[in-house]
Amino acid sequence: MTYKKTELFDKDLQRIAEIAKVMSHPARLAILRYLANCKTCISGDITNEIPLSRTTVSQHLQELKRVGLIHGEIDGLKVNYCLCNTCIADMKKGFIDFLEELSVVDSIKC
Amino acid sequence: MTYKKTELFDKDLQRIAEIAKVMSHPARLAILRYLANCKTCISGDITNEIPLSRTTVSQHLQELKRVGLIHGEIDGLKVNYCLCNTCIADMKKGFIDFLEELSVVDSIKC
DNA sequence: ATTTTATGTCGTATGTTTACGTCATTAAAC
DNA sequence: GTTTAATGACGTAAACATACGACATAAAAT
Repeated sequence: MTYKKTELFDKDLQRIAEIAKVMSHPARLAILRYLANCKTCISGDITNEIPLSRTTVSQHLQELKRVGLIHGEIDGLKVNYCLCNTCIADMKKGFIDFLEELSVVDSIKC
Repeated sequence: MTYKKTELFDKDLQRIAEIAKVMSHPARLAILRYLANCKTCISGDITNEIPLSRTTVSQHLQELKRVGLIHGEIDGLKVNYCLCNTCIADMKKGFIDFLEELSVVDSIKC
């Protein structure tokens, strides 16, 4: 494959799909939930909370960071992670708008 | 691996992750959007709407059907697909509840 | 009864994700 | 200055997803 097939679709669908993909693993959802609740969100704490190896958790954290849902701030040896509230708000809006679109139009019912 | 790691997480997170996974491909989102708008939602029409092979579209349709987001009703040679409005409503609620949970709690801001 | 049409199923190649051990780096503690 | 601790980067095996051609099936049209 020389180009990605996903690029053939509308930009807005691509963006929603990208965010959905990040949310498509329970470990990442658990990390988001934990970050929403904790005060001290050090990487090590997150690892203790998630039943996967440190390496795997780190990988999930990088993925969340990549799409902007969390931020990591280095503090000496440790790294403090936290939710990016504006990114989460954007994501929420994107999802809700799409789902509204699906329900508003009066399509054939089964 | 003898068991799936995803099973180690809360049931509610597993369900949200499953739905997010289904929404993680723009072709499936495009199918949902098309079904929301069309009156006649015959499989062939959907295939014409999506820039992928008939086989691949069929595969995406099966996936949407598997999680219950769409229904297919055989009508002679053709198959009429349509959105499952109750499933979509459930999905919407699941997502919104989770995303609310992320924003409501006052976590550390970056 | 053959042919055509609409659709699904199977096999399979290629690409992506998940999971984790090992190694590297750098700060802090001693 | 060594050692310990926290983290990220690298390599890689196994599982899973994507994409599609070829074949199968069964209704409809001829």
